[in-house]
Amino acid sequence: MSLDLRPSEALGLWHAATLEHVRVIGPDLTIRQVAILLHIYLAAPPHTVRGLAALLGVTKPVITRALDTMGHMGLVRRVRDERDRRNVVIKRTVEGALFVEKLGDIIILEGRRLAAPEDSQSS
Amino acid sequence: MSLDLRPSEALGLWHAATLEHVRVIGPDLTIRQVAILLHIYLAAPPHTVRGLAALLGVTKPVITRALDTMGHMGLVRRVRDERDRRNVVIKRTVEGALFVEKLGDIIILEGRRLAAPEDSQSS
DNA sequence: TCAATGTAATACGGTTCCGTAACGAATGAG
DNA sequence: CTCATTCGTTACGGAACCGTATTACATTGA
Repeated sequence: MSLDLRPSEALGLWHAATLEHVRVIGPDLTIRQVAILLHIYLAAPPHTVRGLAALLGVTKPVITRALDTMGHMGLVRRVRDERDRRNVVIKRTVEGALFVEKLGDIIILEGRRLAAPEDSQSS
Repeated sequence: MSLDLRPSEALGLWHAATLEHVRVIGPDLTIRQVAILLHIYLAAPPHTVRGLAALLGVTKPVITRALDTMGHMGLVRRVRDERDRRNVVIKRTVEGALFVEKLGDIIILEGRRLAAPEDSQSS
């Protein structure tokens, strides 16, 4: 499962899907938040603040703030680790899973639509 | 030129490339700014504030601010339209073209790397 | 000439994010 | 028990973004 994209395909896909993302989802998520959200939903748990900060190369408050925002949107959930109560484990939610699925649909749809670059107004 | 992605491919690519984007480029660009930038560099000119606002479904001040920020980074350039001096035409820059190219490289590289999800630390 | 329209920019109050620094809570070694 | 370490959060000042409303300028047409 390896994708061999040509430059026009890679950028064309990014172009179309990002536009659609802005139109459908709006400005609520930053690039960092998207990266964090996808990692939580696609990589194997457990996920901690410290681990996510190291993964993205950012400071811990960045993760804390992103979890605040996305938690408020219902996309993720914080649970205190009972084995080591200093840790917080980030859990998935049904709403977050639906969100990620929707994002995947946008990417797939825009990938299929790549042949017609001028038809980006429908739906 | 149409891409038929499976859900795991679409989200896996988004996951890897977004993570790498955050790591390499940092927090300077919002999703809206990325969408605007890619449209300027991939869609046929001319590009105007009004046109971009309609394309993304946002108000014109959003575009004005994004052009301020990206212009300050050297990624785009504003030129007054001499035929109708109410209009501003957004022009590409060498620095912006290099930036878009770099983003394309990230996407292509992460697409090729999709088979090994645990090896996202090199380069 | 002068009013009406169109375009982009600016002003405003509010919210969020940024990085650095400081902070409490929990753990574990001595 | 004491104290250094680790973890996540909060505080702070500064910057950017948000949407709405307003402004300045150019163009159009009566």
